[in-house]
Amino acid sequence: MNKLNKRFDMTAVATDVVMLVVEDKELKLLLIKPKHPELAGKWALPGGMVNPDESVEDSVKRHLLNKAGVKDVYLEQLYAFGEVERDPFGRVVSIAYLALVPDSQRIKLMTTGSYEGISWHPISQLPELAYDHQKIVDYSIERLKAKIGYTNVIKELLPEDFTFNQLMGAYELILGKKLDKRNFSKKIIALKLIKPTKNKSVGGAHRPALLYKFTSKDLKIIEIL
Amino acid sequence: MNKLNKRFDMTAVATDVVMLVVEDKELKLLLIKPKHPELAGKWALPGGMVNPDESVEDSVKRHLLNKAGVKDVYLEQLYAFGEVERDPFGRVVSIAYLALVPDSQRIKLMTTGSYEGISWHPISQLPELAYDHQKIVDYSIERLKAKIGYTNVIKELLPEDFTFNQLMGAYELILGKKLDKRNFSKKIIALKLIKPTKNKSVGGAHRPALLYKFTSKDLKIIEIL
DNA sequence: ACAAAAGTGTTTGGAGTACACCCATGG
DNA sequence: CCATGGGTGTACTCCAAACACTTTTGT
Repeated sequence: MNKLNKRFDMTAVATDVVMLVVEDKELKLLLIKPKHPELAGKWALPGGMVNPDESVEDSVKRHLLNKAGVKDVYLEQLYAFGEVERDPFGRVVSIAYLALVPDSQRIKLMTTGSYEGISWHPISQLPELAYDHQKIVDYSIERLKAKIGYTNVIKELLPEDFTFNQLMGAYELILGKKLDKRNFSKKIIALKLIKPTKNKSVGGAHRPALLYKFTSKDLKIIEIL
Repeated sequence: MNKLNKRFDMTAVATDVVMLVVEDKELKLLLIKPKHPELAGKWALPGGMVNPDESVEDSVKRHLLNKAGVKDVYLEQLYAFGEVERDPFGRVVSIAYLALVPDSQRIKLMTTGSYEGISWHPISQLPELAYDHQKIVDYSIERLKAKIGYTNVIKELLPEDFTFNQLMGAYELILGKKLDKRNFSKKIIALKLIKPTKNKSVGGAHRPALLYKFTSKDLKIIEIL
């Protein structure tokens, strides 16, 4: 137990954020590298203490802005992790959030005083994580897997305009399995989830694809898969 | 802001529990009546502060034991409510839990020093609730509705042995709609969720029904509805 | 005998799944 | 002209939903 507990004799509240992006046909996670010697070699989720004068969600936003220069991303609370010994530096209950950013939106990675670095890591090959952060990441992937099956959240991981294959690719990455192109297209069209734009993709080495938009900007609950 | 904030200059962690039971063909919620004059006329969810030396879940169990004499009930974390002004007495983040108890299990309702009373209230006619507790209750019902559709949690609300109609009745209460007897039975039997015992119900004014047991004591994830 | 809940099958429509070929473009 | 990803339809199977009568018991 550290000075935090000694000083206050109560439980502190922090947040941890699992921030995901789809890039280069990989699902990637934002991690920071703490300077603290006890965590040498390990990476951690971005996050930090909740101030008394800010809501928990505002606290997440503040830390994301400070560490990654990000505003207006999709945020969803995952779970509160409340084991006594989960943080060796003190009694901290951590409220985990999931953040999704579209591939197009560039994040400004900022290395502040307390961190050696901050960078994106493919989910399939994560380094060793500090605290119970691996557990939090696993949990978040499970949640996301489930949620793309009954909502249109996936839109938060795609740019404004996208091709049909980008959409299906994002589903396949998250679910970790291949989908049938024709059946998937049938369902997405039947649900009127997306609508074609008048443009086509450019730069692809081959046949240009139609670009689509989502029909709704709001999160919708609809059975998809 | 109260002394809690002034003294610690940080955020406190508490829990609130939505404890449900099925009784008299009603879904009922356990509420306490606080003595504090500022909450006059309002009821509240049972719960309390998390001590630094106990996990959040252990804290829920402790408060349930103290206030309702309950042990070994189904507990599931719902959501952490973290708005700054949610509690007029101080900066408190509350982690809400759902608790399910089988109708047979008798709860010893204990009125301790800080409460005027504790009792069960049908969900369909709740009194005015303190804080953001109505929001928490609404959220918990939504969660339960979803969860009985893809798990066997419903067992936590039923006695060891139960009739087919008790089971279907519990589903109907939570979903708030009638189900088809034959289709429901077909599905439940196909899933091997329950097995018949050698006994029949007694005391009913009419034809006795077969009693069933759940085939598994563990929470199972299976598409049910 | 009658009132009340228990128990039990069939039909039909819609959704999910499996499956293969031609097209447009850049190099 | 060739390589690469883009785009499209049909047939079959299975599950969901609609639907009504007979049985057993207590009074």
